[in-house]
Amino acid sequence: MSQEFDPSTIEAKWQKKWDEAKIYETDLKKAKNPFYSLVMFPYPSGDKLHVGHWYNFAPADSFARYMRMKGNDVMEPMGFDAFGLPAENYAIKSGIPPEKSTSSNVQTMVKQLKRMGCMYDWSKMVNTSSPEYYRWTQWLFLKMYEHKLAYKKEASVNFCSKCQTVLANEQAQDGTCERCGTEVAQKSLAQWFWKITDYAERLLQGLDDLDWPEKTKLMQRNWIGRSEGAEITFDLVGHTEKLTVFTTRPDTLFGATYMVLAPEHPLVEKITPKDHKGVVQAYREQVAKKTEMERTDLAKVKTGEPTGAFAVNPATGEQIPIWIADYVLMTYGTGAIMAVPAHDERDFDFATSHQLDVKCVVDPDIQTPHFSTYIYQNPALAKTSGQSLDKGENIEWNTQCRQNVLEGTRCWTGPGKAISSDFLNSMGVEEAKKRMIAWLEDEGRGRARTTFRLRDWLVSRQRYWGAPIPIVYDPEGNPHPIPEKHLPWLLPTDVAFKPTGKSPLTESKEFIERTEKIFGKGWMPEFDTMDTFVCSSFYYLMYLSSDGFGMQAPPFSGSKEQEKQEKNHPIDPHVERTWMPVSMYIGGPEHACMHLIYARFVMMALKDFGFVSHEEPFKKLVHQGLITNNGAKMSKSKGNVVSPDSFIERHGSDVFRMYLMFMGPFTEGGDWSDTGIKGIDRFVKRIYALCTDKVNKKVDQPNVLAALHRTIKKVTEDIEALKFNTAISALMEFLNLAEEEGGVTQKTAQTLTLLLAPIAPHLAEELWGSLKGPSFAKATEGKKGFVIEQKWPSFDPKLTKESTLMIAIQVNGKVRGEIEVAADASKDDVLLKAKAHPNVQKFLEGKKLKKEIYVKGRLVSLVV
RNA sequence: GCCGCUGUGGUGAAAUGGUAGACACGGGGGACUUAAAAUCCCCUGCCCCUUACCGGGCAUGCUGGUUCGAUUCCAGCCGGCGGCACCA
Repeated sequence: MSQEFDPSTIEAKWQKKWDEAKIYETDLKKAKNPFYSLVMFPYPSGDKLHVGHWYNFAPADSFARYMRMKGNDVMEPMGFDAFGLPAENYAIKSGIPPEKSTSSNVQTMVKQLKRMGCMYDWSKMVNTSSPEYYRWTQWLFLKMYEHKLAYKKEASVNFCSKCQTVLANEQAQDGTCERCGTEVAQKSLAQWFWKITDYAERLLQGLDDLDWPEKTKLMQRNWIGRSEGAEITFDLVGHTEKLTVFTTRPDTLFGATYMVLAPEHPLVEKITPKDHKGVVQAYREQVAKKTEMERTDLAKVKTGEPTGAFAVNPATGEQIPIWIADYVLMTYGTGAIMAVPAHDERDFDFATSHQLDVKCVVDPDIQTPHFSTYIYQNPALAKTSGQSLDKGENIEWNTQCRQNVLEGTRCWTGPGKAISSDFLNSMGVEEAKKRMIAWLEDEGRGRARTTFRLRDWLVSRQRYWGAPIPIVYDPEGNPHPIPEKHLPWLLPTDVAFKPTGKSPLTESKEFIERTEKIFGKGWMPEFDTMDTFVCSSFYYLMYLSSDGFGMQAPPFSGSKEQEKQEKNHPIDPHVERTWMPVSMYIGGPEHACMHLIYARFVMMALKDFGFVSHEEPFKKLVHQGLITNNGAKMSKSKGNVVSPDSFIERHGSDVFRMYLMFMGPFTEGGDWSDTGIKGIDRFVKRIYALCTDKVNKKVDQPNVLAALHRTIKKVTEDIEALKFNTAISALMEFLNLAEEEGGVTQKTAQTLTLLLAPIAPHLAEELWGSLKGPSFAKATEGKKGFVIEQKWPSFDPKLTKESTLMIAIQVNGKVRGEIEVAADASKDDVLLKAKAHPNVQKFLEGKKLKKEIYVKGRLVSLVV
């Protein structure tokens, strides 16, 4: 009877049987309790699957298996985010076309993924680089264009000279290229943008109802960066043009003592008088040469130059100088500010280093200690009471204020009342803001306005390996959308992969000939391709589109009209209503402000276009932890990528995935180490032995039965909370007990097998096969034979309780003894017994008992 | 600088107001074996008392607070990780 447990033959055997029985293929149209389990799809890299993938995918699969046993119709798809830079870079190096290397990587990874034994429904696999898929990426672009959410504009973009491509802000975050680390330069190009900013408010509001990690929601909120304030228009001295600024503190308008334009601001040219042109031009050139790094360095002294022009403060009527400085960004607000140095730290720094006026218009609250200190140490301010100070006093004042800053006290924020501000005087900040906005509106000099930090999504890429943008240009250069009947607008193949700084598609003769053939002589295609984040912004819908979408053509069905409809509508409305939003989405936190925001935007847009019924794509989101190696993120360049393959070969998929889950909490990750995998290996062998050789009991002892029910309870609760590590340790504890008892009943072994099914599917299937017995097999012939098709065991709360309990006894907070009592013993009995404990008596002797506490089933606490 | 998370044995960790260190790795000792591997049994936070038993003290980054009782709650500080970073 006793057999060697050999994972590789057992796992291969069941994978084959599962595959043949198609038990993991989901009929989307018949589902009653849909549960859509999704993991962020991988990039088909030449590095193949690494332990990080397993760490993400295996627990996701375990949870999905549990949900299926709980009676849900589970769909767990898998696919590939296949467009992107690495394949193209590899092509540049090796000359092997990206579609070749990608397809071979996909093949390898599919093989590896199948070896994991997850519930993937391979009939629904997608590959974003296949024409069947990118046809819809292009379709999405056309819909965006049709609804005026796609537009083209000349823009200064991040350009990496090494990769020869434009980068999104998110891909050039530290002023260096995300991929190669080269410093990012600025370059002006005509680019396609998607108007995600139109959805800023909805993207922000929608977060409130999502079951996502708070941390991720916070990151998105900050990324969207909503702020309320006002737009104020200033007249210019000697010019008809006006200067509009955005401020969150319109209440401080009386304290605006100068203005600042971003160096790139278009008005600079117009307003700078001749005698300042030289200096201004030199400054602008100097700024243009700076890298993003240098420009955003907070430690540096803020630089700037006066333009020589003046604006009129609409509140005071005073003429105030206009400066240019690179601490003002062209990309936020209006690219210009009114500077209120008394109440803004940055303006204060600038005013200090350029000897500009500081005028206090919010009286700091004297009740606040650090403000009062400041006030009394500055007789100059007390004396002038908010009046603009003359230069000599100003510097002294600034020095003192600077000192306050260094000591961590501030003089420009905090509660206070408006002073020296005419009609605002004595109002609080919030009241004064409202009053000032009302005044500006009455005067026609401004209005309330909300701005966002979120920028429009730059989707153009000057790369080869992406979905071509479905746009053609007439001989005059005007853009036209490519009619849907020409989709997929195929990516040409007659292209060499030498970076030239131009889009690689410009080299394709076929591409240009095709365009002229269809649209006419002199017509040119758009040579840019789309950002890969476009491909991944809707893939969760593509899994739901007609069976086999992506890898195979959609099946022919229904009337010609119907077929036409289906072809032009990627998502079956019924299926979408049933299956969206995704029930559980698992992936890394690094996508918080990229993929996870783009996908939400695209879903919202598709809803507005009428193609889907839901606004949010992912109802529940969980981030798995990061697995590092020697403390560093695994990457090919560091050469510290750990491959799971040798572990799978030696221990099998079950042991490896269980080991990853046992390492620690799923959301925390940790540093990779294989010490300890042995422990799981032993566990698997022991549980196999128990459930094959030691099913020798007729009845369960009460303590075993109680332990079993406690184990069911614990494993159920832990899996629901994604605490796989403690679920496994609960199973180990039960195993230890069962071995001590010398064996188990068939029923107990079956229950144990069911509990094991989500986390060690092959082992559980093998045990289930041997345990269910001949009569069971007959009853279930042809259906419900696999362990995954069984019902998840339930527990009896009455049975989880032991008949006797161990109660700890504390005297003054320290444990002095332990007694055994019946579970239903009364408080008085327990206290009496506790006080009689010899060691406890030692500590009670000669002392007065002040208080006695009994925590039921736990402990007795005596205070003397 | 701001925001968020985090700190427990030799190691991965458990316990989220109730006996700190479950479960596992590693280590030590023993059994089996010609031997090794595998397997099984015992011990394993630190210190003290004791021949042994029975005991006692200290311990969850640091300093305080709340509580009969704090790894858990509160305040301040220190270290690690992540995000944002001139957003007016």
